Amino acid sequence: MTQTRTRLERGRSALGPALALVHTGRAPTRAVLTAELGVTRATAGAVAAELEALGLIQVDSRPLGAAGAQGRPSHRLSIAPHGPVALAAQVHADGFRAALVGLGGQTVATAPGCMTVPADPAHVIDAVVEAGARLLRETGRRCVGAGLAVPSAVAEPEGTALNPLHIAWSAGAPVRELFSRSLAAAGIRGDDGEPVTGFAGNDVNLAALAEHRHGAGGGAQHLLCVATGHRGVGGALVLDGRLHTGSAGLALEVGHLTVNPEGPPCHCGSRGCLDIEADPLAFLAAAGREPGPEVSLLQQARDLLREEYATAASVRAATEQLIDRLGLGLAGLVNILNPDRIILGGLHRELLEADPERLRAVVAERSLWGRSGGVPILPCTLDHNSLVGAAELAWQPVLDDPLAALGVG
Amino acid sequence: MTQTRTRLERGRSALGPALALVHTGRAPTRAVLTAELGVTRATAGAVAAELEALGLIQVDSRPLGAAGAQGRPSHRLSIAPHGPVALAAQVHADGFRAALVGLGGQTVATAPGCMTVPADPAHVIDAVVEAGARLLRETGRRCVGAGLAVPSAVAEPEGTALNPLHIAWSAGAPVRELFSRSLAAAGIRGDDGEPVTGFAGNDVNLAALAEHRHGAGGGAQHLLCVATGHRGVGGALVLDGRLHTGSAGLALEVGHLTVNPEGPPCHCGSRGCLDIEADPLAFLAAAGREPGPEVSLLQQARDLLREEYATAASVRAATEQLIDRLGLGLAGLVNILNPDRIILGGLHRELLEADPERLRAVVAERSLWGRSGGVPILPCTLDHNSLVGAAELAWQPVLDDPLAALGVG
DNA sequence: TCACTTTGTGCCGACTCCAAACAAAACACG
DNA sequence: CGTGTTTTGTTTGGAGTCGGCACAAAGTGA
Repeated sequence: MTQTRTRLERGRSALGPALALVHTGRAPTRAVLTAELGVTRATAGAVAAELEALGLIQVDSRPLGAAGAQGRPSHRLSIAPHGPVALAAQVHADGFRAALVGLGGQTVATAPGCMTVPADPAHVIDAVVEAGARLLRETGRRCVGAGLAVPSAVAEPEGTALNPLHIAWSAGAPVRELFSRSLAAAGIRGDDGEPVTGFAGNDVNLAALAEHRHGAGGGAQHLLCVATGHRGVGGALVLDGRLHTGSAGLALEVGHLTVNPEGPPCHCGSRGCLDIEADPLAFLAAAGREPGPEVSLLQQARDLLREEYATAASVRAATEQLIDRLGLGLAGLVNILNPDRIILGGLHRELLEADPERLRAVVAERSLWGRSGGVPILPCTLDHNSLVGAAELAWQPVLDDPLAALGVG
Repeated sequence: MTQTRTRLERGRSALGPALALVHTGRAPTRAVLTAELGVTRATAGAVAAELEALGLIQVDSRPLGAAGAQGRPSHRLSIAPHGPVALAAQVHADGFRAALVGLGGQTVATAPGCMTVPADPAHVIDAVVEAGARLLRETGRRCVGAGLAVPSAVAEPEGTALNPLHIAWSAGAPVRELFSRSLAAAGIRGDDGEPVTGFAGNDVNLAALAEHRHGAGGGAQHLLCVATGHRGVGGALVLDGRLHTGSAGLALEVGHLTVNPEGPPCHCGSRGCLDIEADPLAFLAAAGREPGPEVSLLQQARDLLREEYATAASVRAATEQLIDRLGLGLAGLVNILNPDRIILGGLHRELLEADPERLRAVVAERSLWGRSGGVPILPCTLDHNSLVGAAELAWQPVLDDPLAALGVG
């Protein structure tokens, strides 16, 4: 028997960690890369040169603006301008979107968002992949992989959408398989000529991942993200740079935390769940408004909050009520997860911005032992963070082991 | 400037992973070690030889019972019989305990458990360290480190006891520092002549760690442990073999999950918290019994459950009520953490054994999307698992990098 | 006793990365 | 405008880990 092994696990050399540092903007120069990796200058130099040879990054020996510091200026590291991209796709309650996202979370090209309401998953996925394929043809970029964000928990390892409650799919739709098949059918191939791998994940999870790497979550070790899009509330946790999806992809289903024991019954059997107490529909109802059919619930709630918070007492009261409910839910999560940062998306972001002190006070009051109540709560900062997060899924193999993922060596 | 670095981080070579495999009983022979490590036989051989030279394991070329399988029998790997030990200490509501624990979670020696109620932390810790020091003198074993289990959340990185509610300590007691100082004063030193490092952790956390490595949690990737000792409910989560203590050591404070919206008010400000709905006192109260002062609450509840469950309707009703409350709490945790196994300790273990089906049914019913509700729920299996877990803390540096921890190379 | 299977061991080479010495590119100061 | 200082990049050598391979060893089964 030949004893061929993969040289332990450790994703060959420091190439992966180095690329991750450049990817997340934590290594602007080679000197910083050296320090962050904890290796010698010689090693960092070799690693940077290899990443440049792979077409992933660019090493500029001539910095533009003089740094002003003493000593020889360090070589500047940046994302290669015409390097490969990941195909990012998102399906949401109001339609779908596609984009090409390069390293560093840079959106290279975006397809005009389609606003048809999705019906059959296979149909929608084919359409969004087709939009992505068009972008690839137009830009002529190489593709390293593809990621899809869906408004549902995605079961691992099957890749099925378990609770696509807010789009018209049936539970258990095999979204990853549909996605992969669609990618192959569209002829989207990697450098090796094989169809690219397709990944799928929950939209809030992917938003959290994107914010951790390129947005408001940067540097957090234990990042909690809570967001509400159209209906219901989603959560996500990033631990040490990796998404915690639980053993079957079902973690952070935070919608059924009890935040109002006297509240209305929820379909889950309990009452006063976060899902029905702190989503856009709850906000409109608390403000005494009837939701209209013209634009999305999120948009209606957002407009109401922005335009009438300062003037209408009912809107202000509704805002405070939702903040209190959300705060209770966050406090419960803080007691269980003890994150060092919380970021909020969707309508929750607007609620935070409307009255940051109130929300922080509620969380601090209901968190145990004060200290953990002082966790920073910040708004999400990226546009289309789910889309960027979908691309992160596709980039992950490259970040783990660039040589293997790009089919070299 | 000299560029001395520590050869990246990766805890030099496969020594650590190999020791961890033997430690957790997953590598009974060198052939299995080879397969589990994913290295060649040559490498596994070298690694096993080095661990033997370090005095940690034993490699037997002559297996006792013939395996009956074909081919050359593999060398048997076992824990070195007279190898070093960790000093394990525990303080709980009824007193304290000390023991010496070797690799593999084997308790080598135990001090007779003292039953005085602890008052001043420094006093108690000095006493338990003295008991451990006596064991070390009597057995003549080398000591690799020391761990202390306390019935309180332990804040990281300070090592202070944040909520020692059920022993008479004041909040914020610097237990790790007291422990380390006591160890130094007792003259407990490692091979290098320096005083051994002292670690401290929450007792339920440490119990979970011990069960994961040597008990009912073996092989679980995402292990949730919930237990009640005397008052209140504790939780712990082991992710990929590592304790998840959150960013400040405050994770899994599960006692204030709402499990009975109409329940009595809790000191935390909410009502119907798990802490006051599913601990031994709640059980006694639900059964209509007055707690007596003679033995611990846990013991009283345990005795009542064991002796009268079959005969007294009130005890059966109380059991069912607590199971339902506990089940609700577990279901909430399952939705947030999505573990692949749950283990229960203390009175919760007895509740599980009284009516396993009822508990599993409640959890499954209240867990979302069925699948995650099917998570196995098992009783803890180790005696004194907090004590063994405390030893795990002390062993961890050795498991991470045997050479560095033992001061070789 | 002779295949056959599985495991242990020795040797070589590939690969990664540290260490040290030297070269290069900026600034500060005279 | 040179010279020293500081910081960084580069080259070379070597240590250490581990895969690949060939062969030896220790069992089973005929």
